[in-house]
Amino acid sequence: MQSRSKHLPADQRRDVTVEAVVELAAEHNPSNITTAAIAKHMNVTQGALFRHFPSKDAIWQAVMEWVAERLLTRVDKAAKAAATPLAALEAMFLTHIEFVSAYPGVPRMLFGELQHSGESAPKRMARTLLRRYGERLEGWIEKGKAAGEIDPSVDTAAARQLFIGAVQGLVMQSLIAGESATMRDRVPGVFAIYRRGIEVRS
Amino acid sequence: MQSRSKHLPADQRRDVTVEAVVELAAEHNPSNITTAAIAKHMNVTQGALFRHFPSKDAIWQAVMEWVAERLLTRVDKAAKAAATPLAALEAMFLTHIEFVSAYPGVPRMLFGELQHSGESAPKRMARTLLRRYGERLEGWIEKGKAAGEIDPSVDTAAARQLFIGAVQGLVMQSLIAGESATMRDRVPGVFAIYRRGIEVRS
DNA sequence: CAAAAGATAGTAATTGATTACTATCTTAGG
DNA sequence: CCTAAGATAGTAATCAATTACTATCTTTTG
Repeated sequence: MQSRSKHLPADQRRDVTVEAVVELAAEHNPSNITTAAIAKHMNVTQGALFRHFPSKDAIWQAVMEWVAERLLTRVDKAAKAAATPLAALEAMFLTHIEFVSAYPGVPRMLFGELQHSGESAPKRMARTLLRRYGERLEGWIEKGKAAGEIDPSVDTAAARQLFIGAVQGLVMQSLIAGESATMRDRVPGVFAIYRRGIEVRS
Repeated sequence: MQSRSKHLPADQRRDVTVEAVVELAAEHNPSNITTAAIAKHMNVTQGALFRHFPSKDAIWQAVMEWVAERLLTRVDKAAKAAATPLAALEAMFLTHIEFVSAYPGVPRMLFGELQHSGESAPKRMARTLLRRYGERLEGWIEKGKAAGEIDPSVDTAAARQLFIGAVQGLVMQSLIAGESATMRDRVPGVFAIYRRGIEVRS
């Protein structure tokens, strides 16, 4: 029984910190999340954060690592369980939406990092995540063409980009509406159009 | 001849300020654009800005007004000149991409404003712009259905959202690549899939 | 029609608040 | 009992906003 213990081992404290940032990003502009706000949200003083992270940038780096690992693991698992390539794409789509529904701060952080000028570790991580995600998408699209599910005349790179854009569009809508419930309701309709756009015509 | 005059009429100075912000947003995270940076970019002192705007928020409000007016005017004009509803959608798509190509800071500002928690005048303006844009889209989609160009089974709201997402996806890609040239090259491929997704099957 | 008077626009310096980060002291817990 | 984790109390830098003052344009009037 050490549940309410104030002192945590360093690695646990780092995990808690990352979670705090993810939670805060759900409601605040990532650029405006201060170390003081992070510390307050996890019931620790601001200075304590710097016992476990050398800089604020290092915190963001850890957060981006967390996001990349979780998101890719989930969509990979979902895609693998699907029967066909097109079903894998749909599974990735649904899983991705589920993920950003559970962690509404994630797309905001991703987009926020990409917006920064210059180079930084978190920005590199965000870019790497999107590249790896795109590679998976293109893989399934090519498999779909080989399987005769996806029209071979479809531009693979364009299909990848529209897929990501479709998710983005849903996220943006929920940013405006302020609720993720409506986002999930709209998923089938959006994916139906996307599917129609790439699948072979019977 | 008063071209290099340091003193500008208030309305002209406000216009110059808005242009400065738009230009700065092309290269910097909107959240990190300071009043000092704006002032420096237009060769005035920081305090001078507050002679023409009551607050920094008021500057952003003016910027969002500028964006809304310019973008909607352009896409409306392009859509009107098109021969059919589907052609109007394509014209809007191309015009929108041209616009964000010319002003790369615009989508960053829009997204940045929407990310802010709470209510603010600039955020309301961003939301209004997106609503009005969406209304136009849905109008053309419905017209397309009536004209027999667009499949009546297509979910209009979903089609609107995917349209905006398609633009978003292209913009995000250019944020990663850091150049807008590649974005324009990818436009035809992306719109082709979208078009396929909504048009009636022959 | 020019010079005084007033209005408008901009400067330079400063404010209090907030930021990331740090130095030093305290305490929990194996 | 000693060391890792946290508290306390700072720092220097940066931010939006304001101040007192100056420069420049515009209008009025003798």
